[in-house]
Amino acid sequence: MSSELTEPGTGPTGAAPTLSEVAKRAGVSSITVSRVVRMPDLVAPETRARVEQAMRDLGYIPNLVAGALASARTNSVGVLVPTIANSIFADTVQGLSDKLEPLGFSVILAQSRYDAVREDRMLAALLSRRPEAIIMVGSPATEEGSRLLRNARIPIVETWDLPANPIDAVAGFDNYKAGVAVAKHLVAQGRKQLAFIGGDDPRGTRRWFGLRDEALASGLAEPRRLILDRKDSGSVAAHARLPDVDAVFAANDAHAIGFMSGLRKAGLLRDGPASAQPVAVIGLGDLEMGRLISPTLSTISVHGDAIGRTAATLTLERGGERRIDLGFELVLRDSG
Amino acid sequence: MSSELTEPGTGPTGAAPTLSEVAKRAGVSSITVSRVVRMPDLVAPETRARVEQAMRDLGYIPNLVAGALASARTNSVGVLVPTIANSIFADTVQGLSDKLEPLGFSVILAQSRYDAVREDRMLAALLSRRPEAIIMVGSPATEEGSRLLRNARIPIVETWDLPANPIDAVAGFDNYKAGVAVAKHLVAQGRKQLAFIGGDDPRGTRRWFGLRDEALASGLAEPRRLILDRKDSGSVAAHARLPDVDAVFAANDAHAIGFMSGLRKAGLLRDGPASAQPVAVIGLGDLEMGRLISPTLSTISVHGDAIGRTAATLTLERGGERRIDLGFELVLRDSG
DNA sequence: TCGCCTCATGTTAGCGCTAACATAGAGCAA
DNA sequence: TTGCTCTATGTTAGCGCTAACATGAGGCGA
Repeated sequence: MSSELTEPGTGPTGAAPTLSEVAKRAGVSSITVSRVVRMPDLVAPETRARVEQAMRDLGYIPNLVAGALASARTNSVGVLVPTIANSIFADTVQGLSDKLEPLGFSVILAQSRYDAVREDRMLAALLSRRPEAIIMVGSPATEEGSRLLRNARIPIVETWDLPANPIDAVAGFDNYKAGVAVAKHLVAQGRKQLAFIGGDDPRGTRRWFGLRDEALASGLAEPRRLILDRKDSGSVAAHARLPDVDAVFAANDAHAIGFMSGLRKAGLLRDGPASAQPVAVIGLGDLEMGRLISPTLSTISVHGDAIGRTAATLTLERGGERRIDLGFELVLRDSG
Repeated sequence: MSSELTEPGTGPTGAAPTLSEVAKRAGVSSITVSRVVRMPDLVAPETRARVEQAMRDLGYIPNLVAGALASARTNSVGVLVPTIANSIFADTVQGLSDKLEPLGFSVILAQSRYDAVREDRMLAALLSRRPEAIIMVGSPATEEGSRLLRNARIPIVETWDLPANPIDAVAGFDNYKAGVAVAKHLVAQGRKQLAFIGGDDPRGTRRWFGLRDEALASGLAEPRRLILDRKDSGSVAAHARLPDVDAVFAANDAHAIGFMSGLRKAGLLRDGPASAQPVAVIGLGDLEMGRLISPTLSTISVHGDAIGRTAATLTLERGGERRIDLGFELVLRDSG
């Protein structure tokens, strides 16, 4: 606002300098300054130097809010995850942000905390910032959430799953098949009574169905399912509630390691190979930790960062395959 | 743009509906619609109902980009962390976002990847979105970064440390003292040759200085310092490079657990108490995992989420104490 | 009756920038 | 010279919203 020009190196006197203040100081029109910022090749070298000097003198920082309004491009993407702390979704956020930041996109991060109401609220909040795409873990929990995303007419990427009717693009893996793969392995190992421990979110539930269906198809008794509160992620106590069980598939590695800790207390954990374990334990996520503990943790390995990078790519390209199955891998170590 | 009104439930025909389209449909002026969105109490109930119906009919989503430009309030905060994956900073992001999201603030997330150049670039990128505050882990690595933040004239919160000359507010703990506390404990335990493993970022380095100074003051030999690459966070191999050492302080729990894994391979890990360990290991962060493994991990406990929540509070309140020391706690378990 | 307040709503201008369309001068072939 | 092209820069209008200031219709005390 100050019509006085700030002296070089003095720092700003009041409000942040604007394009036109830079323009005035450099003796050009504002559009020329705008071009120096965005398409420097269109400006003659001497003019450009003068403008750049003026920008430095004033400490000019472009106002992308105004730029976004004028150009209808915000250069931002909205990212919605259930939770970021202590979770493998952090890898996904890292992956997509590593891909998007160099291209000038900012990441607007929101957490749903596994709460459908909060999810819808966060989706609306994200959309009101007019991101150029939305990347979310899973799919909207409510019809309203779906509607919001469909109407937004921007790329939407659902991740960490392969929904049957995606809104737009998908980067994930088949959680049901992961459950099946674990059951097959445990059956082949001669296990008789399986159990699943973890949350009851959509993806965890699909893993459970895969495990159960395959166990039943193999003639085993109906597996047990223990739904754990999200707080006791390393659930030491879970073992006490699963007597007679000789194999456990945990919804994530943290649950698995917690369960193993319960087994250890009960004297049911060996330092030997899988065949020596009274109770087999398989995790999901392939945390580095799983390789470091003893016995080492068998797990379904999923590349969270690849999911993020793929999701980022899908927001940038409108054509091509919009449903990417990144798969998973059953990594067998000593726990089961 | 379409002057045709969209029929209820039909979904948008073209561009997103604007305030004035809603206003036209409800037979009021745009400012009245704006008031229904932001200050509904100022609008008569019948008018409000009509406007709300029109908003629903058109699927109106307010454009916060335009609102921000007009009101000079973006309702966003910029958050800069070294990395979000696999790190305790995720707790901090979760904590601050839990506090800010209900108040209508969005989190714009950026990662520096421990790279000073990238940090400056991300700071400039954040500032160009005109956030109402910046929360960062640590302090700017360069003079340029400091200058940018000082000139921004918004609340700045530096976290995870207690810088001597903060830009504005601080929410952290004394990393030097953490090193001292660990050294004191190890000396009391009769350890003779200490070592520090971890990164050489500013906070890790301060922990190292604390450990070293206290060890020397206690008459021990100069501790060893092993700078690990960020990639081998669980550094199994570190042990081989530290012969003769009988106590290790790891910059974080992941390093500590990795080191213990190396000790196990070398036959230097016991399931008994700290006094039975040939080599004591102390971590930092108090990951849940540390409680689950065997032997349980002794660690400096730091409340990452409390740092985040405190930082959020500091961005909202301009007055009051701007330097909050959240402390730490030496939690002694079986590893050292 | 007047003047003044309150409540509900409207008018105007402008936030800081960019798209789209001028304009002006230089270079140059015919 | 004319007329065309190319390069560098400028002018104008407007993105969708909100702050600040009207306006106008009642209510109400004296």
